[in-house]
Amino acid sequence: MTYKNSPKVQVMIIEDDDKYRESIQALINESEKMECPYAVASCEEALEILNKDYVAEVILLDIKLPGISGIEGIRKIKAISPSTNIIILTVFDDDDKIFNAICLGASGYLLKSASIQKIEEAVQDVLCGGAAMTPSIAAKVLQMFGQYSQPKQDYGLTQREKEILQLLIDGMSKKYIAEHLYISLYTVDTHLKNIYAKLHVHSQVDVIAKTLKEHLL
Amino acid sequence: MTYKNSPKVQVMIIEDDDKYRESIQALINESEKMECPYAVASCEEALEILNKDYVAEVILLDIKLPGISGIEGIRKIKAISPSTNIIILTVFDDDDKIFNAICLGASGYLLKSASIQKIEEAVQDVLCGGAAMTPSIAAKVLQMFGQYSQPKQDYGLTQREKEILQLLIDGMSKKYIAEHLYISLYTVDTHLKNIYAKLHVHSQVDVIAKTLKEHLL
DNA sequence: ATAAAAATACCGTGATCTCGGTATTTACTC
DNA sequence: GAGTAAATACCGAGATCACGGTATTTTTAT
Repeated sequence: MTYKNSPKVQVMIIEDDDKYRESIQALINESEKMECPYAVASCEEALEILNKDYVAEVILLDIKLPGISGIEGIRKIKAISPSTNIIILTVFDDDDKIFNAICLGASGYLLKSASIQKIEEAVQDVLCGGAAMTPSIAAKVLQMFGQYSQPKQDYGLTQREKEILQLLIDGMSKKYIAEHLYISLYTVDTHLKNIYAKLHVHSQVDVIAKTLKEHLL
Repeated sequence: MTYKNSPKVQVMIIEDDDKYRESIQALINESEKMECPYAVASCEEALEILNKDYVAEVILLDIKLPGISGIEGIRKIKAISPSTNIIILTVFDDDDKIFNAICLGASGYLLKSASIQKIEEAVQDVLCGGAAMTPSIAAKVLQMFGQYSQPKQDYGLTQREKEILQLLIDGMSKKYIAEHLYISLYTVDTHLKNIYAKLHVHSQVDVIAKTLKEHLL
């Protein structure tokens, strides 16, 4: 594997639309900071190049590709070149795709309508360890985030009750909880009964499920 | 409540640093698109103004404030003016604060070092329903996101086993599951035993906890 | 066609849990 | 000083669970 012998940032493009690909490549090569020697139409071609001696610092990746999909491509690219930063390019802002891409370790998500300035900015950002997102994507991500941490309802659990609940979730039986807290099994039992009443449940299983589903702790 | 009688976007600033506040206000008032008639040093003052007849479209909010904190401020502002978009300004990129702010419905998160261009951009973005984040913040958010949806390990559960697991999580006892699936209680028992073996647990509580913690379904 | 995997069913024992009680001590509030 | 909330402790009956077996039928894959 040869190392970077150019002062410019090595950018690779994977995009099946010939026109768009070539146009972006040309624009990048006009930049003083970036360089794009390889612009290919499929993940297969890209993987071949990466398996040789080329090290891409940033890859602009179309999410909708023939053959290996963009999503699958992220996985494979990361496998052979973990340090490469991947920025997703797409015309769609499909929720599921965004979600998957993010989970697989993409560092950015731009709409194809983004200007070359925005792309250049995004490349710089990800090289500095940041992430690049168009505002509409960012809003979607935040929305998913907020949904996850819903307004936690207050069931009026006392400190001790929360403590016992936590130990229960950590996998302890009532018996072990009693030993762990140096109190009687009967006391744990009483606390648990009170917890049941407050959460309106009738078994440990229900308590665990409710607590974890509603992020009560 | 009077309505907007200026073509410019109404921006309010809440920031206790006099110098920074006045400087940003001046810069905003130089803009052709934005206008900032009120720039205050505390949430208390801001709430008073919002309770009168002023409608802010965007509020730039310092997260670290004397009196009502920025986080608490978001809640109160949203309460009396839900349509107002809030952009957090801060020198710190504190993880917890970001998380809380996002959950409370802030639409943006900028570092105070951001240029007036970035701020103007951010204001435009949130007015279009987008979200604005500096790349470092975006990276943190994505990181939290990825952490949450970790690579789900495959324990080799069969279809039937997953089905039973789901019912268990939904709060059914073994008895009810048997009735619901028209199979014997003994069969449910057998399936559950196999699930225990595959997940390396020894009780329903453990199964529920592991399943929900690792998002196995 | 045959082997493997999945789904089904049964039993008994000992452990654990649920829930109805009751009751005492401590700590905080009005 | 009285009242309340919280934490502690005890008991017993009936329900449920865990888990060691064993075994048959159905489905899937080679």
